[in-house]
Amino acid sequence: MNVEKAWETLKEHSFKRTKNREAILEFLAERDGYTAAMDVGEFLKKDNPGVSFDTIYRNLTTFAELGILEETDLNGERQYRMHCDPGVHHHHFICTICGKTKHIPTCPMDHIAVNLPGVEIQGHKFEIYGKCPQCQ
Amino acid sequence: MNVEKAWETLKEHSFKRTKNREAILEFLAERDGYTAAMDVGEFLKKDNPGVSFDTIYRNLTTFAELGILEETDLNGERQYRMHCDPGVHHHHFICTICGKTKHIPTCPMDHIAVNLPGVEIQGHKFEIYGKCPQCQ
DNA sequence: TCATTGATGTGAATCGTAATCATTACTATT
DNA sequence: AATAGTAATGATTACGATTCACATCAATGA
Repeated sequence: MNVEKAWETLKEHSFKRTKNREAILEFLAERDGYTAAMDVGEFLKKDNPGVSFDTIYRNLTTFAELGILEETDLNGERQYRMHCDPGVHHHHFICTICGKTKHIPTCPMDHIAVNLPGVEIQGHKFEIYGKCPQCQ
Repeated sequence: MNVEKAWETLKEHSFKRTKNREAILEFLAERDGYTAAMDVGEFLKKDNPGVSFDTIYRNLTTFAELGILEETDLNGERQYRMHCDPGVHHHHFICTICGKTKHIPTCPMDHIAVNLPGVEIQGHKFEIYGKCPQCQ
């Protein structure tokens, strides 16, 4: 997902084009891993020292709901990244130092015969954690 | 893992046997799913209204480090459960309503050819979320 | 039993996140 | 371009979960 595509999606749902949103998308588009909400905020403050955290959280949540961003909880913080292949289900290796991710194209749900009678499955999470080559 | 085994482990690492620890282990031994740290605290308060949250968190963290408990982050809260099969690697289905778990005996790492050159894998997480039969 | 060492309680601090609401900025229309 | 309508923002406040510092207290083993 690139920035233009994100704007299309936002427009489709009649969200307005604002400086803050532009900055958030621009920032995340250049990163290739997960970034904590707070770190996104830090970046926004450079251009706009008065941004409120609420604005950041609201927009990140909105973007995640629209499928523009992917979201994960990593050691108690919410982390976001551009949705790399919208529509294509996948998972990630995540570097525990810098947050960088690598694509894992396969999904365990396709390979494991899960035997869970009576349960209603809503979702799943498969993440591999470790150190990327640069962080070792 | 049962309570006696937990005490053995604690003793091995020269942790003392205290009322609070007894209560925590007793409580978690009787539950069959993940329980939020705060809920463990609520229980402890029944016998010992003055327990501090710090004590609870400290002990839960210690127990998790020793492999007595399993830990997971579920919507921003830390959840704990008795380590069901210490030494035997496994995963869980987790009910998003009540926290109850079901064993998933297989591990995706054994079934998926993960191609991550140069990375140092430290761990992984595979969890399936949904509603258990009782909570639907 | 006593001394040592570890565990605890207190109370407040911190950290991440969410809610409220008045003000401001988009957008489409005139 | 001015305007109206609506959505987005910033300020403030609040909240829940977790952690800290430190003095006191309790379990252990000599």
